[in-house]
Amino acid sequence: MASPEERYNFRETEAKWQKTWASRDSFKVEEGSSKPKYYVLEMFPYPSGRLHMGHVRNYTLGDVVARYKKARGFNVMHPMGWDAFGLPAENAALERGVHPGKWTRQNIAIMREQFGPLGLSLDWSREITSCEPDYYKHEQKMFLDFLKAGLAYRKESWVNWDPVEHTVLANEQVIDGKGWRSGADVEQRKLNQWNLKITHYAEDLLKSIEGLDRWPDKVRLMQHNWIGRSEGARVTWPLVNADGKDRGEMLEVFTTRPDTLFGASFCAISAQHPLAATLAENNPALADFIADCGKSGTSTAAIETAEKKGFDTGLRARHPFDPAKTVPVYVANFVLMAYGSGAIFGCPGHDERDMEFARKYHLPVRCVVAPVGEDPEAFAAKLESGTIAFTDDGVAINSDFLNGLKVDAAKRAAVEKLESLGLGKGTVQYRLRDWGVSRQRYWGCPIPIIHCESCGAVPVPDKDLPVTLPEDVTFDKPGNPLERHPTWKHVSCPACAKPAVRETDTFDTFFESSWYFARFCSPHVADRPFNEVEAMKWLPVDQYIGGVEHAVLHLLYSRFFTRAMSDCGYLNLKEPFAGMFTQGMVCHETYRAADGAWLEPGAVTKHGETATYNGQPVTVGRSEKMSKSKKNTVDPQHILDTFGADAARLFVLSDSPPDRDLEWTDAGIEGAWRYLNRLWRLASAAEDIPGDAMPAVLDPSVEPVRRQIHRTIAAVGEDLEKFRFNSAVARIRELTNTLADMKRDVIGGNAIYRFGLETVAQLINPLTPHISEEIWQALGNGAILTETAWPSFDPALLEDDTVTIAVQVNGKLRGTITVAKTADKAALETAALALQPVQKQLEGKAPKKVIIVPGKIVNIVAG
RNA sequence: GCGGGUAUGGCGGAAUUGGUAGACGCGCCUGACUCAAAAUCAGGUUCCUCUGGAGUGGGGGUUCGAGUCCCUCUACCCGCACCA
Repeated sequence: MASPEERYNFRETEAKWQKTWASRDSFKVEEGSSKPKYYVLEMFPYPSGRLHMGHVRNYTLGDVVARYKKARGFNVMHPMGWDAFGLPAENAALERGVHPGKWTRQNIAIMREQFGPLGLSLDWSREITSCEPDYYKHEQKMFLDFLKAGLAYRKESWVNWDPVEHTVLANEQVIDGKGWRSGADVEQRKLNQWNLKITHYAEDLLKSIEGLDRWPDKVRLMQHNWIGRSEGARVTWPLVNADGKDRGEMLEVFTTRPDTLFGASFCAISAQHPLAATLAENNPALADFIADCGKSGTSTAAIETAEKKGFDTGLRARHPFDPAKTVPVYVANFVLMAYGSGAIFGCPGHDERDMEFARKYHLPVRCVVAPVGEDPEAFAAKLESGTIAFTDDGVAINSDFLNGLKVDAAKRAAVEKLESLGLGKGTVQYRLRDWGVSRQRYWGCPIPIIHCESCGAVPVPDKDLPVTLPEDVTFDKPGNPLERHPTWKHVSCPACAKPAVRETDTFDTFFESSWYFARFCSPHVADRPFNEVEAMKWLPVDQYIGGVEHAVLHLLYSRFFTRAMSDCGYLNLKEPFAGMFTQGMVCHETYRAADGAWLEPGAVTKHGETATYNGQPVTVGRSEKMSKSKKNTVDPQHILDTFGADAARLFVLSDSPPDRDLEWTDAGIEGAWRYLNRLWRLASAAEDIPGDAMPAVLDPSVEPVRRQIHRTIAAVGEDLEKFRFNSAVARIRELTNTLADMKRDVIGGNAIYRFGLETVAQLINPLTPHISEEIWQALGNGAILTETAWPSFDPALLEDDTVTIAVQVNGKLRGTITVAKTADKAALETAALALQPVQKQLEGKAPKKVIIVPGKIVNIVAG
């Protein structure tokens, strides 16, 4: 080993151990092992070609778990792959003329290289790449099975259409009603889209959240709200023409407040409701109104400020409980087609939106619920003349047979009545909608369908799978290149052999990530997506780790897929992820020049609180998530080159708890680097110490060190189990400090020092695997630390024989006493009262009361 | 608007079931070594009117005792967003 003066050579050491692990296949799953399994998975990355700090944090967290569980005797599976379909590849093609496939595969090669130096305990033999036919062919088959099982269907649905890019945009790609790339006004278009019936499992997906006890509460709540279950009723209103004659049609509305039906003063339908379209055919003003609604639609900010607008159709709806009464039917911009039946009844007295609408269009406001304990007439008078709806619980009034019932009872009674009249039915409505998976893109998995004029949408026969993407495509024009490919889409119908065309849409890229965790269990089987026995052996994932940005969509889609795959016979499982952890973002200060331009951290010179750039003052902004657009990124490559993987890993694990945001600082990474060097020096000093046998009796100065070592083993184990990596680092550093300060030239000194350093190496191994291997080896251990069992502790050595107890007077600390752990209450009281400051506080008077909690505290209540 | 979360030194953050607030680290200060610097080592570092007092976003409460429990207010962050 090197002399103490020499700094730790991370370059040599890290490369050496990475090579050693690779040559020994240290991280390959042990086939046929009798050990219990443990599946650790981090969300697989999109191969952007650039490793960023978010990756470093994500994969380091997973690696700590994987290495720790391995040491704890588990047969660990820790695989890696590439979420390789997606829009950036097409953007690269547009901007630089590179083929998306070539670009993606190059990026994968680059990123695989970048992952190497991090020293991750990955089983690369299981690597999967989602853009390759050997992966996506299975999801084509799966989709056809879903179709057979009624879990996939084709439907016309409204989408955000960018007329310049010729493509559908996701809601988040529409900014202020304009396409994020083109800046063109986004249109609402009706397109034929393939959908997956996630709503089929709405109830089960909701109920099962309860059982996901190793998921963050936050994520469970978000999924709960996203599914959005509400109980209510569907109510049918017979429609009446303007001339008063029955139209012979029914309008179905959904409501959660059937108890307020007697307060109805209008009905409203969505601009996209079929009835609206019918009526607009010979009503140009209505047609214009509907067109207007389509424009302002989607952007979130626009919705917030949008004014409620309605168009009176002239039709009227007959009240289900009172055939003599009719209310006007409006087309309204605030009614959503995608929720319920796309139509509502308005009760302004007890719904804020309805109130706003009623006041604008001078519709009557009728109070039908009054709070308990208030005078109904006075309350009604106030409500009916005001602008604030009453939405809380109360008692029904002005409501015929419902009068006197509280809201819940009135709801039940109203539903019962509706059902007996045949004009409604109690139902459960979910906010969750089916998942539209069609994308007008090239770089995605082709949807295996052929459209035939006589046979309709025909599944591609199994023998013709996979439908592979053609490589010879051009990106010189906007739109989907598959659409204009000269030959690819022209095929003959599998059913009738007439000329037909392929579906040119591809799957949403969330499709690939919805089942990859299962593919990892048997990544090389060719005839099926995965081997069921292997999948059932490894799933569910024991610990899944990723960003909170996927708290809803990806995790919900995966839960759906697992159920759908089970129903189609692929496996027998509901929940794919038993444990979930969402990590925080990696942040950095932001810098702007006088002209407002963002500046890179490297370009800025800091002077304490202030900073300059080329001598000009710089505005130091708050810390934000590292992003290219704000230029506040730090290149992991540079950090790895300068300080090595262990220092980078240690830093991202120190200080901040992993679920919180991490502030990247130069000082922080330097601190981690300093610690590793210090540890290295301490270990170098131990190298010359003979491996003394542990004496039976230790010097009194050394005995507490032994106990601290045992305590640290216990504490770090618990910290790692509970994702308190920052706390584990603190415990290990504490022990390191003790070892650096301890006396070694006493009985047992050398033995304990060695024991301490070996323990530190073992405990820190999951966090900084390279330096710990090196220290372990230097201390004369033959075996590879990565393949060595976690240290155990002696419970008898966790506590000292004496304990220091706080002594308070009136709840304020006045001193401490150190006593034997076995000391009784009387002894504690005597010792406490003997303290000088305590006597001073008491001023000679006897204490009024003394509270004694042995092992914890003595509190003296003075008179 | 609805739902959820957070608030502790100059900074990141620790604190079992209510029981010595500020572990560990960063930064800073002093000293040693050095021609000097870096690195390293030793010591210090919540604040103040300092034999004492105050202190965990503000105010109130429960308790012998509150960062921790209850009420209330404020600020910030996240999710959803006309879901009837």
